[in-house]
Amino acid sequence: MVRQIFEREDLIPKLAEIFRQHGYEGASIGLIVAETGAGRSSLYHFFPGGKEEMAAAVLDNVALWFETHIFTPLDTLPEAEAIPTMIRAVTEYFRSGQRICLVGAFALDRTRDLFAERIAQYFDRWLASLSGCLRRAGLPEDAAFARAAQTIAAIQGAIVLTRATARDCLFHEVIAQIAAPSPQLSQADAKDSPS
Amino acid sequence: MVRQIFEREDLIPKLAEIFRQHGYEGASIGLIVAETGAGRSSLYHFFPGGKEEMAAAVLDNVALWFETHIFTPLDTLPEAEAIPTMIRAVTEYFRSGQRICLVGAFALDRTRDLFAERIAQYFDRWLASLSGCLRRAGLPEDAAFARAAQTIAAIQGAIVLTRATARDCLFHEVIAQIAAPSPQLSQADAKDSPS
DNA sequence: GTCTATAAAGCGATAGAC
DNA sequence: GTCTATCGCTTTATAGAC
Repeated sequence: MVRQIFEREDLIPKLAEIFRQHGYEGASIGLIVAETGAGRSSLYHFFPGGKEEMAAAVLDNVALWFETHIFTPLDTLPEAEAIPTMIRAVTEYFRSGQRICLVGAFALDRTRDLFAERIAQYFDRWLASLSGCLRRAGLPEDAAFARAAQTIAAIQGAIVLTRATARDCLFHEVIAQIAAPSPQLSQADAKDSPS
Repeated sequence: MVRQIFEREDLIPKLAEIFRQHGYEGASIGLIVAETGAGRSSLYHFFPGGKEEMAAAVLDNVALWFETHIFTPLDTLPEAEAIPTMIRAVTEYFRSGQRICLVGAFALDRTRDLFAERIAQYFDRWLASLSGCLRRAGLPEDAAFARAAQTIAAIQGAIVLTRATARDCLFHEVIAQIAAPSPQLSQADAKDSPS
């Protein structure tokens, strides 16, 4: 086994993928050693706090990625571009639902208690940026927040549905509908409910 | 510590709650012994296959509950009642998003591979019942399936969002919007897009 | 059907050499 | 910064008495 020399920053994406695939509890140090190719001592050298520090670093790294590629565009791009940009970015990032959202997954069991602030911060930031964007697009505040929640829930739920059924067409099915909100539904209405 | 005499069926709801709170990997036998109050040997007596058999039994029990309280009503109730009935049932069952969906949570990590058939079956059954109901309500087949996927994703995503932010108002916010589908959105359209 | 005791492996984390 | 070796504890699972 050839052992390389690592930098902390190079380890984080590998750690992220391991936590994504196995969950926090399922990602044992032994597994992490095997999958990263890094030695036990190297890992504890870079992350003296052990597994918890590794996961925290991963969550911070995820938050930074979303800040750059999702939240800031939502805050600054013209409304017409912002949401399609977000849809494209999350579709690629989550690999059409075959790659999970680590933050969402950590939220579901006791792991949440370890990283509660980071997890809440991630979703609150997303909700704020998206509803701000919808607000600028002309929706009243209540409706903007409601649709932001609906949209983020749709993305998270689409991941669950896709992973559960192993069919990523379901991801695209759900995502397609959030990209095309009420205006499109009026067409269905025109056909189905003439009243 | 007073030790009771258990029956297998009485253990299953307790096991379900433990798996929900800790995840499959996080739910150790020691924890299960402590939380159920059952002895180690009793557990292996009822579930010779160990933890995997416990989780399988829990998943079967969940599937049965949904069959009775969600899927069969969707298949048999008049369309106007079926979906509000489902909304009420899932809102109570998932405690407004503070209690997770075990099947959805298991789908997110490697645990999925252990129970892949049961997990896929649960969501496929839900999708089939709900889209059948929407079909009877007058939606064309494609639209019915798409809205079924959207609705189930919304429920799953609402749970993630609620657990992540510890605010169950988000659950109700998301659920309220699926309870009011195209017919109601046409009202919004009447206001917002006179074209 | 439940008890106590224990085997055998895996766990997170550390020590000390280089 | 990485190595090997190991500590102390927890894990799943089983054995045998009652």
